[in-house]
Amino acid sequence: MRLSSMPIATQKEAPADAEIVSHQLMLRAGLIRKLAAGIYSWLPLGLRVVRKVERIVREEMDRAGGLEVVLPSVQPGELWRESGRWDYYGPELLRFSDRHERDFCYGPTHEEVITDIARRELRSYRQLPVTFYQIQTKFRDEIRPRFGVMRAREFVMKDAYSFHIDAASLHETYQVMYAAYSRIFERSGLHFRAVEADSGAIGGAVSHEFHVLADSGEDAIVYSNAGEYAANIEAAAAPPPAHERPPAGPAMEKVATPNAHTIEDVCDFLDVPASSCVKTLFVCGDHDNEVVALILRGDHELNAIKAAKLPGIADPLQMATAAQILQAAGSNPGSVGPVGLGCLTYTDLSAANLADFVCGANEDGFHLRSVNWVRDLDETSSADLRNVKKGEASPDGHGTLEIARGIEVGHIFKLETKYSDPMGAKVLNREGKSIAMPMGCYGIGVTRIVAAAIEQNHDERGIIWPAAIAPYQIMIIPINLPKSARVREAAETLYERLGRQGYEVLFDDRDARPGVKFADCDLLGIPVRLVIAERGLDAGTIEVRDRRDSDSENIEIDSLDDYLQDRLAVSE
RNA sequence: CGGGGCAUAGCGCAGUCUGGUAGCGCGUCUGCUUUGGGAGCAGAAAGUCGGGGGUUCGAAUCCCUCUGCCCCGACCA
Repeated sequence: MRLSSMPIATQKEAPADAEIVSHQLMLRAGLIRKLAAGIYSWLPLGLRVVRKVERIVREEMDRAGGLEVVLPSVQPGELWRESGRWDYYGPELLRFSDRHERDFCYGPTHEEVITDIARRELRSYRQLPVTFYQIQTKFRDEIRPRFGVMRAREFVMKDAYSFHIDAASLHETYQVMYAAYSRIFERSGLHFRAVEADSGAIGGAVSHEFHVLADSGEDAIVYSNAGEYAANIEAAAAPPPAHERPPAGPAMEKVATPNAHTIEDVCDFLDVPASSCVKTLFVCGDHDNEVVALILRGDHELNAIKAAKLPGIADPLQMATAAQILQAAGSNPGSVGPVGLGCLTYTDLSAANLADFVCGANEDGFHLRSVNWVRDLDETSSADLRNVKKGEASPDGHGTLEIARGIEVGHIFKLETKYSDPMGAKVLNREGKSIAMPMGCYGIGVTRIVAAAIEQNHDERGIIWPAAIAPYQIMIIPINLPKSARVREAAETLYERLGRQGYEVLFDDRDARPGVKFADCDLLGIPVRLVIAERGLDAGTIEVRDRRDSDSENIEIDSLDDYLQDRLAVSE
């Protein structure tokens, strides 16, 4: 492709609302343009990257035995009522009605549609297992779309669904998909980590997420510094207390704590560590205006996912209002505590193991110290309610936990019969009995991979594409093209030859100064830069530069083929 | 949804307080010049100042209203 005939609109300055580096670079390099909040157009260079990712995904899905389909993006609401998600999914589901006032939605995911296909098409265990996949546009009406295509409302996703006769078969395919996902991210040139995860709105029991490691990631992932363990912090089980609860000490006393409203204030005021305090959080219960109290140690963070799974607590988790708290505790937030509470209460395992702790007195401006379970208040139901912390023991018994940031680019689930059961997707088994098919579900954020790749591969000059997903592999930059017939001749010949050899080549034949071309080449992140100039022609060499390196080198023109083959080798 | 902020040329911004009919940098176009890291000179095009309403002789500027966008948001007990 000649740059003279491609309007690449590179920019020196990024739009002010682009926050993270991938978003800025995608705009500056002219890969995408925003149409509305969370809705983006893909320009030619950006689309080429998307297509490259799609190709890798498609090859690996095919290799894993998947069958490609395309399911409608507009789906009847009726189907969603059948699965129960018309009500459960919430405002993220973009709903509308047609001219007959029938409910429809734009698909945020496709379990309902594929399960409908399966119940119509699959009759016998002999047809199983089978895996369908598609690469298609989804729409999720996110509360806060941000970071460009990283968290967009409209995005391209690969979703796959497998159907089985039993759990063993599902497990087998799950493992195959796990391996396929690992290959996809490896081939895309990404540093990633597979972690145990919560399955969220899609449902099901077992799931793993694939995270691209990057500081800008929205998820916290925890992993053992010595063993294999890795999990999303949402799903990571906190280790139970290592020792028995210590015996109770001095009698409970009420102390005035004027103007101390936060754990930090109270700790400073009473000169105790946060780990000897408990905090009491109120969340909404299952029923109107009911609240549930959650007791955690002062130095621990609530894990909303864990809490929302407990009986009696609204899912998703919602904090109580100040008015509800006042009614339940008899005092304002800042002085509330578990002693004398009448509402349903859960205590985190670590908080339940404390003795002689400090908590709010349910009286404004007062706290209690030397509080002890059993002696001063009844024990409550206890559960794991908190996030794990860096340095805690890994659940697999090897090493301690580290915390890193990750961008979720893939997620695989064992759905079991969550959809096939209510929607009646059944087949006859070997015994002639009709059973609901266990299902698996496997998603990859195709467009998010593009952004994640940039987050992980860039420098101050621009993008550094992994070779496998670069929009073009090679940029040819001639020096003084307008004046030098030799340079023109050599550049044209090389451009023509490399194209014939199957390379994807950009030829910067614009009438621009070299500095402009170098800057654009760096910004666009083309893996190999070839400079054609008089001095190299005299010496019989060509100047090559790997985008990952800061310096170029001159190589014999004869060895160019070997260099390119080596540098641009793509695993298949 | 709550809180905060922004909206002026393709991009980045000034001008708003103190009303007088819109400017800077980058980019774009033309010409000359230049050609190894975003050159220089000369000229040019391009803006319903987010929409609507109001005040005023006069509104980007003041008032009301609507819309869009951005950021933050239970971890406090």
